[in-house]
Amino acid sequence: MFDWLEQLNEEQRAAVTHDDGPLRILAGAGTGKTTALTARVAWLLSNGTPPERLLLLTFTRRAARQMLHRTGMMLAAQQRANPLRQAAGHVVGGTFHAVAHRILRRYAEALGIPEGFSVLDPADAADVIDFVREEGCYAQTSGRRFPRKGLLLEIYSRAVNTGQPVSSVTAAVAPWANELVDQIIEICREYVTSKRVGGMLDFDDLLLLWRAAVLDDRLGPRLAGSVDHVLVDEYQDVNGVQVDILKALRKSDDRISIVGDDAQAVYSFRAAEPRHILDFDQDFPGARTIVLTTNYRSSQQILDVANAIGAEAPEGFSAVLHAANEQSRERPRLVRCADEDSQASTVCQQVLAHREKGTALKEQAVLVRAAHHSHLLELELSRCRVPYVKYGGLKFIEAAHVKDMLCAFRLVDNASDVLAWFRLLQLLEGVGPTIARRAVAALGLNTPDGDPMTRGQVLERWPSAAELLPVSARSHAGVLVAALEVRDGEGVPAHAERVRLALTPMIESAYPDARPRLVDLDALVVKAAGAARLSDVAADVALEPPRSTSDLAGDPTIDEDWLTISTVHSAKGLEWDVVHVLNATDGMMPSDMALGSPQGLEEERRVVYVALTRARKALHVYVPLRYHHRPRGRGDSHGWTQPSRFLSDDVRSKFDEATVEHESALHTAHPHVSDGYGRVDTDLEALWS
DNA sequence: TAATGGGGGTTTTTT
DNA sequence: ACCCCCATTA
Repeated sequence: MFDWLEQLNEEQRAAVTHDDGPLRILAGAGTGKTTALTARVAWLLSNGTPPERLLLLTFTRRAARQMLHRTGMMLAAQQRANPLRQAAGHVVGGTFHAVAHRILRRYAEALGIPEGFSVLDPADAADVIDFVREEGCYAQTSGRRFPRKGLLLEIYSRAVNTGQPVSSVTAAVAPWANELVDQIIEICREYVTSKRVGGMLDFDDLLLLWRAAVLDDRLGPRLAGSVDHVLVDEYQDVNGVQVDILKALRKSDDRISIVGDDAQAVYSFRAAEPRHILDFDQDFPGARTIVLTTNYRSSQQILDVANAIGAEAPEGFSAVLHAANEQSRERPRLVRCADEDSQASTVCQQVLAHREKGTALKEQAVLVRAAHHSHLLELELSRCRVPYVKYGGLKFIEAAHVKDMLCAFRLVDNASDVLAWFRLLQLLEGVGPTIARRAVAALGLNTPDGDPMTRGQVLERWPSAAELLPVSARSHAGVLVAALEVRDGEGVPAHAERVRLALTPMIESAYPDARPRLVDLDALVVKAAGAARLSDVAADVALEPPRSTSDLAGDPTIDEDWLTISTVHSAKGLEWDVVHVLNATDGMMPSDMALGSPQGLEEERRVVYVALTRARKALHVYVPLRYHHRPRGRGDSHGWTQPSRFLSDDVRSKFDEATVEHESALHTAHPHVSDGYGRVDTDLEALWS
């Protein structure tokens, strides 16, 4: 027996050493779900499964990396006693989308997809929809409020992922647009055509085409046959398309292991359905289910809070969590603050206090429902010189110049990419939407059969497109187009550098603050060093957006200590000694955006549950009692908040409660304390002198 | 036709 | 606070 196997409990060991056939591990928060799946990978490897015949699907790349790292450690420990040659690093793994992308690149030809296809991130996809929307003049002719690109994409994507018709999705998501459903459907159709013609795939296409590939009579068996075991993490967050893929992959070989927890399903907005984990034994007949209930993460006091919140769900949560750890002396704290300013300074002080008591910043996290909820705290942390890294905002790829560069990369492999042309041409001085549109039309990307054109065909027409541009713009454009051409014997990094050089003057003239932007272009050239082709760089950045700007520039502060700020969604699967949960008020947590339906409210409850169960030793929940309508506005327009509806009397009884008085006399903590005369006196005092 | 400035509507979570 | 749309100006 291996050491690491000895350290598992009975259920975990049963799960890890389960022999063949479908396996479902239902694992509550902190019950060693990752440990079990990791150990199972190690177990399979040590039993002789070649690493490349394992397919490990995780929710984030971060989780995949963590899992492979831990697997590697287990195998290394075992190798000391009994040398084996496997390396965990070769396990095929990643998110569904990333794996789909890899497969589609490899089998593009067999699937009839252009080999240099572009991957559209959601913002790109929305831009393509907008292009279609503008072209058809829908907004003008309808004469009324018309859904905008973001909403149109949401409707399209939901329909695709749930298999529901656009009409019912529209009725559910945007009932006010019900009468426009015919136009919406038309836009969806044209969107699909545009993508086809331009050789562009959006995130949904990656899954749809992977599904098509595994369902294909010729390709399917080949794909399925190359995998011995499929392992899936966070199964409560899969959607119907993903389940289809798994079923097709395991049609004639039922070795699949999944882990998940329906109490932590928080991705219904992405068409995930917790029903799939409950129906696993129907989708994969003969499945064995193992339930992990012992929590190794949190103190019982913290679990009491989480259990109390779960108990109030209409149907309850299936698992009640029990702590295996010895009790911490600290009860969870519910801290009422005067307002968000006060909350920010209190959190900052608490973080520092814990640090003084010996909990490094890296062992602490601040969790928020929405990325912008941490804004004031970030200011305060900067003021107090507390370093932090924020996860959950998608800043970097949204930066315009980054998209510009990625579009150029895409054009190198896919000259038909309409969106990339449209975007890059508008960087030129004197070129706006109209001219760009005409020039793109002159490239004649629309072929009769609807397939993308080759680079040669497109570039042949470039001169006629260039004629439509203002004379002053032609030289920059010409340089860029020349840089797109592939030279024999030139490596990908050198080509990336050539593209950067061509793009630099365009960026300089298009953006007033060009200098810091050019640094990011360098970072993208560096990223190109390891890529097989330039469009892969664009796809990688889209599929795995750097969570923070520091991500892309490597990690210079690796030895330093920093605090984590994260959305609850991005914090899933992670844990810290000390967790601070911000804005536990009605409207923020639960988000009032979600209150339209009972299911929405229940999902919010699970979000809170996920947040609370991230904490190992100490948990602080903050409730600002009032908030400013306009952030930082001197106008002092504010409203009173309600504490989150999840903080019932029963839940509150598990907390130590505290109220923080604000240090400033301008912000009184309690509604009934009024010091009107005092203020008037102070104000007047100034006049008497 | 492109660039620019003001006003109105919207405002979650992520692959 | 931000994005989008529109009217105005160059």
